[in-house]
Amino acid sequence: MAVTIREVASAAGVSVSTVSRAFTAPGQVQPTTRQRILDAAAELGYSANPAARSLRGSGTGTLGLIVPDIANPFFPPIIKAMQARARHLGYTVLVADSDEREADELAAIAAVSKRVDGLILWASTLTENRLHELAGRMPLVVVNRHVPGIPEVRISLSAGIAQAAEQLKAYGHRRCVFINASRAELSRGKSIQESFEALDLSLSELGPYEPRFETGVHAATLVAAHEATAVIAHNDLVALGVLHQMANLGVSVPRDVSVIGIDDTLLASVSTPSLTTIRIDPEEIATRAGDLLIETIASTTGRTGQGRDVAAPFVEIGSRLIPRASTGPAPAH
Amino acid sequence: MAVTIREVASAAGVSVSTVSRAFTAPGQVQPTTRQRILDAAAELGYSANPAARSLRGSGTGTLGLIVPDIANPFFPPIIKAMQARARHLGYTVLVADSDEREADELAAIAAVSKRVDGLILWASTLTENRLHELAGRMPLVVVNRHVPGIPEVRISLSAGIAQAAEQLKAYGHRRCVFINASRAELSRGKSIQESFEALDLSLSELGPYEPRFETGVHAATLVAAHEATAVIAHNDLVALGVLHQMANLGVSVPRDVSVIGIDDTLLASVSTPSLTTIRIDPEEIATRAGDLLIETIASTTGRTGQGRDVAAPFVEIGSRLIPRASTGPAPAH
DNA sequence: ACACGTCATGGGAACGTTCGCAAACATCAA
DNA sequence: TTGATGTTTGCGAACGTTCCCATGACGTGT
Repeated sequence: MAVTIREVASAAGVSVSTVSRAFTAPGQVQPTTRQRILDAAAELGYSANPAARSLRGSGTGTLGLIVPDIANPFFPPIIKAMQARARHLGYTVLVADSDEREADELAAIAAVSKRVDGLILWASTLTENRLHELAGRMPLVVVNRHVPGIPEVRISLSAGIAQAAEQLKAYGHRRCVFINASRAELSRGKSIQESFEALDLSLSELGPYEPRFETGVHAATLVAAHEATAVIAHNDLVALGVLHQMANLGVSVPRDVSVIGIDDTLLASVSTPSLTTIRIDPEEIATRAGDLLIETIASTTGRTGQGRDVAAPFVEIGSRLIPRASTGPAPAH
Repeated sequence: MAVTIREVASAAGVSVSTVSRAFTAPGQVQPTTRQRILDAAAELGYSANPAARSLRGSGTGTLGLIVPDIANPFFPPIIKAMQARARHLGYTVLVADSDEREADELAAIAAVSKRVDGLILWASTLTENRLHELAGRMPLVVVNRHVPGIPEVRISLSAGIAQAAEQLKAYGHRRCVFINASRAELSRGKSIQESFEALDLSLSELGPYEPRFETGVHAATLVAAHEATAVIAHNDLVALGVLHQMANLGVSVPRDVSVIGIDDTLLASVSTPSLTTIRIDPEEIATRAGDLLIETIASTTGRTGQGRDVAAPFVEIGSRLIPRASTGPAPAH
């Protein structure tokens, strides 16, 4: 039904091999011949069948990306950016989500693993052993997870948090609250605690809760009890819950209380008041993670062994404060 | 490197064909033999290579979904739901976005078309001719677009809009404004106009603008000039812009003005005040569109001709009002 | 003029699977 | 017992591509 390489070959008056080379190794075929082939291909509407191509062993041309939750507004911009980057490099991206459950993550991996050349696992719930086993079978990059020997993209919030602490300090805040809603053992709290301590700001930690809007609603009622004038939330969604409840309580943001989110999702820019937040650039993370995976793929296909003994590469992604309308001077007490 | 069907065959002491059948046509192989094969496969960690499988002609087991913008919060829940549905039916979903530009849409289609058994095109920017041509080459379902002869999922806002009009009427509103921010010629406005007229509500249309937050901000300043007490926006994002600007202007929502969005994205449920909006169930639309595509695929592979003359199926998805805090009684004038 | 590398091209096996065909065997009615 | 029928299995071609190897054609240095 579809037009194959053979038809292009006979149309251009060359052999199948030459057509193949015209596409995959342009330098190896004479320019005039190549042009003739390209013309014939265009006329017939030919494009290579990826299934056949990958069967012969040259990879699938697809990257796998498994995120905790596609519907979490943090991820779509990252997915979008990675798609764009990948397309630019001749790859397609296959996305799936794990719902932060090991069983679902395994199912997702099973569904995509045979169709991709490599996998990016975001905040994987898998054990180290399983991850190592998987990394032995295919190129792997982990994000938001540290496993010795596996290439990694690390997101560092410290720069953004330091800027947030600085801003609050400059605005005269003394007592702050952090709403911890992280599921992972490695909470964002530690880094925050350090930054605030360094500036002599008192920080109480609430939680851990689930990372939901209602968490913010609930936590907002506790802020007054801590005599805090600033709140930093686990993410934008939780921060919006705080904003919501503050409005209900008649507490003005930012006049009475300042609120800071994390992630700079769409939510932050369209809330009322708009939300000061800590941004992690989705394009940067998509680009770096994608490139790292492609690199890993290249190095795996190159040598026979995967060189497990050499140090696995890692890249660190920074963050920065996006000041908006939810932070301001501390109220005079 | 990976374990193939041949190894499973020799491990189970049967031929390659029998292993193949054990997976694809369980009824055709004797239960005891089948069990032996399954055990061997499990032990060896075998799973079929999709590339080889699709090469022989039995489809790729993948569905393509092309949406205008992955980062638009309306789509992620739909994508997620479709993934879940597809996985349940043994399919994988490959998502790409068109950025609402024809060139990008064509690029996206080119990138995925060879990897999928069929395509769902959301709000396609392609001409009817191109769509027909594409539909001749592969199973196709369009959403939010009407093309005679092509299977279609239609989203009907009329039920939700009628409910919205009812609510506003009951609350005593008389003059309303609709913010049109649709790019397509077929705006949501016509349906709205009709519903409001039917209830004797005056409706002024603003725009058309771009569907952005700033559009809402801008349009909010025009509402007073129309002496309107209720605003219905093209989508939640625009409605949030209205909410934002109303707060800036010192206009209270819903005391002075009621605001209604469309789509029921995450934005609507977490705004302050929470946004009354018209919901289109993402799961329903994902399920119906996915099922329709699979049906189309099945009917195409079945007969040789695609039966273009028979009426293309279409399914209609309803909508309903989700009342929240942004609507309330009209102010006494 | 000769051997020799270089370059462009063609031939054909191989990738892992499915599927049409036929063989082997069992079952059953006449 | 025999032929017909049905069930289970095996054989081998085919899917569309890549890539190793072979084959000429063409300089180039001796």
